[in-house]
Amino acid sequence: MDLAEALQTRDLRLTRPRQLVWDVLTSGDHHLTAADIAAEVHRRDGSVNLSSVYRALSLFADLRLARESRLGSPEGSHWEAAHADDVIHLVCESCGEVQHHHGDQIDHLRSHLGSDHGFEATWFDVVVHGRCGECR
Amino acid sequence: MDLAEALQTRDLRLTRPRQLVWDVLTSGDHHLTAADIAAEVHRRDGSVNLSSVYRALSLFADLRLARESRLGSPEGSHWEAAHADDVIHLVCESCGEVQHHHGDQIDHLRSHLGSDHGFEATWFDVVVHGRCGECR
DNA sequence: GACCTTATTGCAAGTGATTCGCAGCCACTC
DNA sequence: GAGTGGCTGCGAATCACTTGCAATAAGGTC
Repeated sequence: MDLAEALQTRDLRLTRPRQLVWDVLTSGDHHLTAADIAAEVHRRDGSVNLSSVYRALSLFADLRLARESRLGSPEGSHWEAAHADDVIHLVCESCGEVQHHHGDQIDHLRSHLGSDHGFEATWFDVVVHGRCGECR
Repeated sequence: MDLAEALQTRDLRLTRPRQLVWDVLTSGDHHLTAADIAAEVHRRDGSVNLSSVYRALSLFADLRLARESRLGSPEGSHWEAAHADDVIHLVCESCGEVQHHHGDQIDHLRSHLGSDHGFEATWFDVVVHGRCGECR
């Protein structure tokens, strides 16, 4: 995933705030809140404004480079670099950990919805709450 | 689903605002926003305050009588009376319609996660965005 | 490198959904 | 019907996020 390229083909500019937000998004933890991202970006460069972080995030979302998911937590939404949409988020209610689960269930679901119900799925947001193996 | 009973067994009171919110939630459309509900409640009884609507909704959510789902729309979250959790929300990006899809995929997923991955699922929030049969 | 165009930013004020504190009210019990 | 404490209405507060605007700086052109 090359940020510079993705931007340049659309006459968008690769700026410092965008680069920093992208760095934070692609390195380290998944599922950061906008505030987390802003804090980390600000730590790396104190001159970057909160608005720019929000603007970068929603730009990345438009370009399908990043993805916003509401995991049901009270504090705002969580962000992660884009990944295939056949991913299930497993949210542990005990330790708060969010796992990604890859499987073919989503594909089954997609074809089932398409062929049996005429619904053409674009993207999936599957969140399962429960207790993870560690916490049971 | 008897509201009075659910409340009384927990030493909670059946008040007019709660009754009205419940009426709106169980009659007519699904997936109302808090604002929709507040508006309808207010139409039926102008003396009911917005805060009370929010308080009733979150109480019902605690009691598992109602359910909040974030369907990805910019205006706040959507509410519906509780239903079995094996429901998939199909959100049409064209007409905005939200359909419920009942199927056994959720059950398959639950047992798959449990037996193969040690994840004990409590509840599911499955939202699929796409185009419905009408809009294709 | 200097210059130019205009996308992008920082700032500060604004928005809109939701929450909270508190004094008064009323649902339910005895 | 009196008491009590759970609830409500109200208004102010919060919180995540957005926006308007003048200043700034990418990235192309010469």
